[in-house]
Amino acid sequence: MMSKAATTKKLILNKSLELIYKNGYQSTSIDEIIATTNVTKGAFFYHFKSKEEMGLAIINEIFFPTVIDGLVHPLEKVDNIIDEIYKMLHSILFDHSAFNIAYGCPVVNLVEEMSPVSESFRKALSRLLLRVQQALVTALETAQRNGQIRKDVNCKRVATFILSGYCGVRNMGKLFGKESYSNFLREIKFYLNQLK
Amino acid sequence: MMSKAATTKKLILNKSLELIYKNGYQSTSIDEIIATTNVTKGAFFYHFKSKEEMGLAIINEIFFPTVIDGLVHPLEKVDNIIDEIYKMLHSILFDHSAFNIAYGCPVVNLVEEMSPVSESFRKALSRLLLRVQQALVTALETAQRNGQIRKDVNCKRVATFILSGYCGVRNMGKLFGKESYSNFLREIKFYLNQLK
DNA sequence: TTACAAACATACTATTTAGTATGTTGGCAG
DNA sequence: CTGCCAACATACTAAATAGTATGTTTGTAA
Repeated sequence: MMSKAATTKKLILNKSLELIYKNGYQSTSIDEIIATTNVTKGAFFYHFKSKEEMGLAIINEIFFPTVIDGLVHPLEKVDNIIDEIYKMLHSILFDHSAFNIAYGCPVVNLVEEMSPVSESFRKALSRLLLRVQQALVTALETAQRNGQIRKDVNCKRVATFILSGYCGVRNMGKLFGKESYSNFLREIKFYLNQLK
Repeated sequence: MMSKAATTKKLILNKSLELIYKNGYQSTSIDEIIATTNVTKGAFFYHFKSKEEMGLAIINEIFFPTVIDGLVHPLEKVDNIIDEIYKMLHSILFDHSAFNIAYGCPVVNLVEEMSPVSESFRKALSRLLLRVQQALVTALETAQRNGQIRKDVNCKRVATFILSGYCGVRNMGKLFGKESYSNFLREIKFYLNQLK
């Protein structure tokens, strides 16, 4: 059972994330957050000493666990990595109901918006993305040792490439919708199969 | 020779773009723009009836010509498309001195930030990106007719994939710097060569 | 030259912003 | 029970914000 205070904090974080997902971090005001949560300003600033602290809490307390559970762990024990990466991309692009194509991916959005203007955000987000990249690299290297991937493949480069594609297609989707996603998926599948 | 008024307008647009590139559109205030340009508020609102109109003018009067001249036209008459696309990506990522890795690409940034929150921006930006995509598709199709690309390649999908990769690596670069760019370039080269 | 509109300048406003100061309440250790 | 502090609530502030109202200047057509 979660304490009342912890519940309030979670409520603030979740609603804030929702608003930030739709409007961006800098355009989401604390007044708007407290209005939609029915939490008072006093409560907000009791839990977070500043807006920035709240933003960083979203990264560390929501993004991190979600990404670790949803991407990093699933990549750890899998026998057919190539197929699994494709499936994961497909599933994250199409199946996740929390996502809205028009709004893209909350993590990617925050990288875009905040990493150039705040070193704290950049560091927190780069830790997160590094974690995902590392998980991909490790998985690919294992597959390489098992002979599922050619020996001359540079796993780190492949990981960067996959991540880039994912970030980018979230952007394209904002303009052109689902079609971007399926086009991307078809080509990444082709690319991934060439690694075998 | 440009009229004085046209010069002022250009000055506003160029400086605004600079500020938006660094801080984002919504976080760039008109007060900041007129401070750094030494243009008065009266002049600003004489040339643009609102901040949004100025933002759209950046897309239509700066992005469009730049992209048409720098990407669309170069793609029109070229004999080795695969190599040319790679060279263009390399050059746009590494050679262009107006770009700063930490800030990404101004067009991509604006897509990320504004297309979810403003239909006018979304439309203007989607026209722009569609133009680039179409140029890629046409070039690829020509190459396909000339036998430089396999017949079973879906040119539109490839174009989407390349664009996605570009958008995405601009994002990755914000976190990890140049290394993302070179990693991306190596893999896209591999991908492109598989189309032959 | 002079009229007059285009091109700018200045001063203002209503709202929104993050953050603060100063309260009040509710639960539970002693 | 009671004192005390975590957990909230309310009222405020100074700065920033997009935009407006009302000017003045400047080029140029007649």
